[in-house]
Amino acid sequence: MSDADDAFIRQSFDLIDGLDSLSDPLDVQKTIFDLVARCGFSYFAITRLPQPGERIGPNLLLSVWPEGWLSHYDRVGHYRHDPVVRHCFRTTEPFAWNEVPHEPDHAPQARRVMEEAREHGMGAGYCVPIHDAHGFQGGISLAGERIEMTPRVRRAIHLLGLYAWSAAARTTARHRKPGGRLLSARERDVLSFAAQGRTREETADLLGLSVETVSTYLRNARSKIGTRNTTHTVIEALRLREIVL
Amino acid sequence: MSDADDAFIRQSFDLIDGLDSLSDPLDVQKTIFDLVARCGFSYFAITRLPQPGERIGPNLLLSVWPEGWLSHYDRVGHYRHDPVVRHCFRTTEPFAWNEVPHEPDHAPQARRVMEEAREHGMGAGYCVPIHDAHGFQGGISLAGERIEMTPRVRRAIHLLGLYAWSAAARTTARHRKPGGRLLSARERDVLSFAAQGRTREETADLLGLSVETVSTYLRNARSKIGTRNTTHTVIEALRLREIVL
DNA sequence: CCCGGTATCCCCGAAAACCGGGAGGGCGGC
DNA sequence: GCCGCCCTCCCGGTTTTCGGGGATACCGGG
Repeated sequence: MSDADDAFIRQSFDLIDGLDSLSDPLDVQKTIFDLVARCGFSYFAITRLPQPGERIGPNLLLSVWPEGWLSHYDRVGHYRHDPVVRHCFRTTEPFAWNEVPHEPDHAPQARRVMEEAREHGMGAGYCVPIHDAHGFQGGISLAGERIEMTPRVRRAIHLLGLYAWSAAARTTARHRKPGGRLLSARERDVLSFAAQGRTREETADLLGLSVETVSTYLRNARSKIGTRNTTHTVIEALRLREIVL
Repeated sequence: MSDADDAFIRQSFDLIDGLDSLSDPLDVQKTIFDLVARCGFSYFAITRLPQPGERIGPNLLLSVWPEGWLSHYDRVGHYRHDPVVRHCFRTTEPFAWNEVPHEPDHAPQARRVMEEAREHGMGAGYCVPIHDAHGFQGGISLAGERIEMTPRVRRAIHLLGLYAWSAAARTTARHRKPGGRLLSARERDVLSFAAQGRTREETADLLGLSVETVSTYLRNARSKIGTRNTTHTVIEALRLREIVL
């Protein structure tokens, strides 16, 4: 309830109001970093959730991050064990790194991730998970040697993070695939029916095609996505947003 | 940037700070309603997303909502066409009802929903969609005859909505199903492998079972969920949160 | 003008999944 | 102690899917 808190909250709201007008991702980055730096953070990053097997690097939307940490993180494969990432799957509320509950299963690797982060100057951090209609999508990470925030400031950063994500996604949108759908319309059609448990024959009837055509679409979809059977293809197509529901 | 805005923002943050200490859902309801009433809203509701075929009624966590509207809404089946609900699937940012883009497909029914809402005293509204690691979960709706909010107030309500959701979910948690899983552990195991494209034989090897056993689990899962084949079962099990990823 | 992608159809043999039975043992509740 | 559920295995027959070959046609870009 201090004046400092109020000032920070006001600045956060002003920043959010201003984000809409920015079109250069670097402007977004600078604007946000300038503000969070004021509460003790030395680093920050806005990142998408990488696909399994993918690295974090190409999924960073914006970042001011310790030299070398990222490549090390990817090389060692920390991502799979990072307790902060794992916690993002479980919570929508922002959290400080040291508040993440321990998972006995991953304890040794998890501890290693956090220790190595500390060695890179990130002894403490704060993370705002981002979720949308399709689930966990990414997050905003803030880190530094030591951090202290009042609950009110944490809330302001929560809100800031949500809008920062939108702004980062919007301003870096040009990097995304152009119209780039992997599957054709028909392939998506048959997969949608498959997801409803339809056989090829039913799908053929419903779409007015021959069973062979439906089979061809399923086969092509399999080979495009690189999946093993229809079930696998449907799941992956869903993850890739090629089909919905 | 007005004083009124600042006051509202401060009150919102105070309210959020106070939510943690409430344990009675009615306290949460009253606390929030008192605040939103001050910016012209006569009604508000916090609701889970109903499963397909389910009604909204039992999914309301908290609500101050026009008499009769809810039962009418359920009876007529407005839910399927409600453009506000549909928009929640597409956006994470809060929005005013009149900002929802038109969907040509649903135009007649969608218009009807909005007109009937207006007749029930809800000529305008504001909605905060709630998404978690599993996607769109529900939302906070605010409504009244007419509303006007500055961007800053909208942001404050955004944040308020997120924490109100947590508080509502927490305080009404006792209503939820006790441990109620539909599938057995083994059934979930085999479905998880199926989702990765494994054949029954591979799954059997991986789990150290016979193919017949795996088949039995798949069969039982099918009959429990009421699905038509493995693909369908996996998709439904995913929707029912029986399996993840 | 050719190439790549899409949309549509065809065939066939092999592999996998599905169906509807059984069956035995364990474990927890009423 | 019985009933219900879970875990595990088995069988025989039917349906569906998979894999790998085809084919024809359209359409748009380099």
